[in-house]
Amino acid sequence: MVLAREARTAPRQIAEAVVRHLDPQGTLVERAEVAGPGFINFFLKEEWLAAVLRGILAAGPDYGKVDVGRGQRVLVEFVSANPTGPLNVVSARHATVGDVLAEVLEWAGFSVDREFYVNDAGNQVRMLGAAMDVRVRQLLGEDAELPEGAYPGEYLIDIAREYIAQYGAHDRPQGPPPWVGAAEVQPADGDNDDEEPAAPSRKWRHDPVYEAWLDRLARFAVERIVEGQKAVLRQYRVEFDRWFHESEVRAAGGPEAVVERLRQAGHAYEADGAVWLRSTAFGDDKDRVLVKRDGNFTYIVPDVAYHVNKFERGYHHLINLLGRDHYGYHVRLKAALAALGFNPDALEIIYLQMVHLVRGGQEVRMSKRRGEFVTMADFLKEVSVDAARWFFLMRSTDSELDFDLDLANLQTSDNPVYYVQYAHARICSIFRQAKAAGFAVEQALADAPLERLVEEPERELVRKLAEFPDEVELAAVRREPHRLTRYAHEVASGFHSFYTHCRVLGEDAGLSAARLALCAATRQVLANALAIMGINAPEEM
RNA sequence: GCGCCUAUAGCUCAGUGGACAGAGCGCCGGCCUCCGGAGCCGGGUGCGGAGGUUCGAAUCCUCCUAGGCGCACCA
Repeated sequence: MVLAREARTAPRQIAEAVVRHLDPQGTLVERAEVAGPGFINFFLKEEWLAAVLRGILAAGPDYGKVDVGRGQRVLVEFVSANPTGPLNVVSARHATVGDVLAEVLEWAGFSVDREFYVNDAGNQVRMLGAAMDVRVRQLLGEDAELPEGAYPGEYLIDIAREYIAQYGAHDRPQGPPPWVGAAEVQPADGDNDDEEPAAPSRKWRHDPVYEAWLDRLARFAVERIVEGQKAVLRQYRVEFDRWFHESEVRAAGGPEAVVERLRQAGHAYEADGAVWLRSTAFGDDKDRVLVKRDGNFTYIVPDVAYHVNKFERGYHHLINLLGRDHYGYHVRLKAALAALGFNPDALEIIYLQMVHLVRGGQEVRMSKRRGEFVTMADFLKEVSVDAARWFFLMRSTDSELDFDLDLANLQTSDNPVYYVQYAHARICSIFRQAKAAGFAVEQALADAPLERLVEEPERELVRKLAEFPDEVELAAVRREPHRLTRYAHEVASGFHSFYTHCRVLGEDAGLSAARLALCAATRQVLANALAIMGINAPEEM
């Protein structure tokens, strides 16, 4: 049909010509027929079903792996939450999608690393130090108030207490903190609940001694907070190959080098006391500041340096998962990389939509500004890792996600993750029964007369199992890990249907063996799919 | 104002040029002498609107409508 125009021939005629010239000898194709407006239907030989099952059983835990990646090195950067507080539920969605995307890319033949970027430098760390200072002084019985824009979260009180316990507070400067008496600064925008604290810190008094103290406090807090983030992610079964610190990039002079290279290349210029990137030359709708009037780098500079570092480490392709609230950032980042001579197409940004928690049909309100948000740790006290991973994976990345806490905790078939796990457990149970009945399972699987699987539910299930490698490839290539939940559910559904219609263990030993082989293949596919998703495949429930 | 995302069944969502548009939930009705009923089977309504491209459009293009997000010398 695609050729019809070019060949100036009716689609059906082309199809008929193709079919006439097909030689199915020695293939699994029985015959081919022209259908409809010009489709060609291939009818597969009965042997195909048996070949699929034998292939699955032979490949075992490797069934589903494909090699579209051909070993290309890919770096997936995800979560990368600020080291200024514990991870929240939004990070949990990022952790799930990033981890499973990385895993499915591995299955598709890419060589993948997972990385977490820790923004442990710059203004926000200074604000963290300020909040720590206030908490320390409050713990020592002084009157102290958080400066404008500081992190209000109470988690810092515990960390401040730890700091005092470990180091005391003797090296604390005696004078007033640099923000006291500084000019009042209006909050950036009073009505947005979710925005990060404002950053009026350049209005602070110059006080190097106090700044050094704030820096000590901030470093201590960052270390504790990052340890906490690592711990909860480990509990969530996400392991990063590397935690890359912004301070590493800065210590190596990365930001300075980036600005210098951009100047050399003629893509940076000075205006209004700042240094600008001519990003409009690379598709951005305005030029962007690189070095602020106060001499500090904007966020993008160390980040560009970090990405240069990624390329220098030999990755062919970079994938970053960002929150929807960072939308548009990729234009700037790609512009800067292109200005430095890198291929901007080697960087791919995926934006994840919002998460809403729903309990009892009501949305759970979360606000960063008021320090009210559901931490990932608290969240995992309510929801199992298996359920959480499934639910966060269920939706496509560009769709908002309502996480129904009540449904995720249900242990019934209403809950899709249980439905799938139940199918796996049920198959395991059949094998326990078979062994108890004295069935020589290994032998039966090896010699099973697979041609006896002729019932429609049996054949339908085999066809579904055969799709798994394609599903892996599509999930990887299209960056759609959510396909895996749908596919696993379909396999489970196909199995339950087969199970209800076909008795596995019976008096006909040959038929039983063939059906056991189908069960074994199904169990393998479910286990492999769940393994990619990082979800347990229980033998009993 | 500019840019991006979303709009598909009562609800939540799949479906990125092909055959009658799918699943889960909800609703109605069936199925347990037997391998785990945490299961199975049946029942019906839909592509936000208008144009266009194409042999063929939920899918691509244009405009419109509605919702969300972004447009910092914040990170």
